[in-house]
Amino acid sequence: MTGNDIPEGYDPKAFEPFAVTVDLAVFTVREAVLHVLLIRRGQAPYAGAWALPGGFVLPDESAERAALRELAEETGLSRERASGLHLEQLRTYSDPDRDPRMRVVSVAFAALVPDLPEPSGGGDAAEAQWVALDGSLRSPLAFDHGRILADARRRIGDKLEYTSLAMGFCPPEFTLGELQQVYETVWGVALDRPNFRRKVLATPGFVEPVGGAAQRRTGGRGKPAALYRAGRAVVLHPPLLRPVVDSAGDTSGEGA
Amino acid sequence: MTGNDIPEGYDPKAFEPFAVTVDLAVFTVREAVLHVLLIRRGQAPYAGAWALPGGFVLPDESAERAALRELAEETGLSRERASGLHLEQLRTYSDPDRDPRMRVVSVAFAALVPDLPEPSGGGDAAEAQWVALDGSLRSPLAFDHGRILADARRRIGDKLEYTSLAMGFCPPEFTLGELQQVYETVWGVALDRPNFRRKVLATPGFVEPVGGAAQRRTGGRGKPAALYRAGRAVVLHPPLLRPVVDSAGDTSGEGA
DNA sequence: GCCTTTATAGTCAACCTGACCATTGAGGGC
DNA sequence: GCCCTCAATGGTCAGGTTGACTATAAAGGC
Repeated sequence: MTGNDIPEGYDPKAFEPFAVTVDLAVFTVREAVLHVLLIRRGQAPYAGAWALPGGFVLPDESAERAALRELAEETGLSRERASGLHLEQLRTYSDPDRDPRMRVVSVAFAALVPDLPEPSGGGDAAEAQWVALDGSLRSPLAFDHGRILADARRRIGDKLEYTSLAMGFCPPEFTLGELQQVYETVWGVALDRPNFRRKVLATPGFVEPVGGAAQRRTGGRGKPAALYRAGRAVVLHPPLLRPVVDSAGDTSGEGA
Repeated sequence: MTGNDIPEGYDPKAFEPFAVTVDLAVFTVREAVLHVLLIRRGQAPYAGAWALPGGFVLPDESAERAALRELAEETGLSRERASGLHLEQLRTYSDPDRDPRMRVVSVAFAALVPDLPEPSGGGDAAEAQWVALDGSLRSPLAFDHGRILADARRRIGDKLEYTSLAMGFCPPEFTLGELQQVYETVWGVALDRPNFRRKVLATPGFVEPVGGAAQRRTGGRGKPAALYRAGRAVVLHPPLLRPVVDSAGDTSGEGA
């Protein structure tokens, strides 16, 4: 804030008090399908509908801290483990009537987790479930969560192009095949394997080969693949652009 | 929000009421220098310091609407004219102690305006001034506005690469030289003119030549330049990447 | 062993980029 | 009017990158 609209130490009557919450779009890639963590609502409004996990921002925490807390709760991970995950603010949703009960402003976050062995939450948040985003989800989400989810998904897809975000879906050590799988899943396109490999290896700081003689073979069927770790680069120069979808005769781009 | 933390229609004791404000980073390019609209604070805290314009979100409006209202007030433009400007949400700042007086959560926006003939506001917000971002601004901004401004500036620079954002700084009809000036000013680098021209004209939907026989000559010294209008494209494919700064031996990227 | 599968190496043409050089068409000075 | 300067515009060219493809290597299944 700043406004010179309100003179001294804020007259409490001069503004409406809002409830501030965080909503999380937590993604993972599982068996080549993008999944998001959703909870089934128990009570009205939108009883029975899927919703994004979230909760109130507490008096002494920032939205980022609240999001991290919720992420740990919802995934069943410890605070330390959760803080290693990729978590970024998406945007804030503030339509006056987005919640029928009262005025709620929500700061939305997007989070990426590797495919965890554990189903999801182990204790409190037993409601949380991974839901596949392959078109099988028919019912609309509660509140404006459908829009938030769509925005989050678009953002993730965009950021794969020019950041090392994709490795947020991967375990600490991974093969280039796994990394490529992430790109193909999120973008919904097939990529040429030799070209993907060349591009990734040619981008400085993107990945670095794991030392030792560690190769992966156990489960895999084909030739064992070399393991890589995330490099130091956060932004990719040059970016790894997704193939042009070229949706028939429309030379323009889409929404901002 | 969504949390199943709070049972029925929200117990008012269960959450802290926050004040919600918007803060605006309004940019323009003036004489090849990036400028931002700032106000001088009259009262404590931070009396005498520069601050971003902004104000409270009113009970019946969204943050976007509040930002548009403030933008119109601060620039002295009508609501209609202001709504033609580029205005986008940046992110939300919510540190518990970002405002010493009380808990204020602020949704920050970035706005772009062409170089207006009018100095800035004509009526109420006579305090607002365009301040050059050429390093001459010494004193730190009030609150966390210095950080907001830095974030906004970085975002603008980044989005110039892959969107048609730059034209938000240009009048409805402009020359390619003017457009290039925007890029050079925001990025702080010199670009090769023929190459810039080739790239812009080769990107579908970026710009379209203005009809008629309108050319610009009056003020200019050299050969008159052709006029262009913004094309339909919002995102650029492929992007117009800025030259690699290559800050000595650091192959990695910088912060997210 | 032979087949299937996946990783990895390499090739080649089309395209794009950055660095330049050349020409055009105004205005200014005299 | 003549020459000079300035900025716009039109080309060229080598090097790098991309996309499409072919070939080889190294596992596991049978």
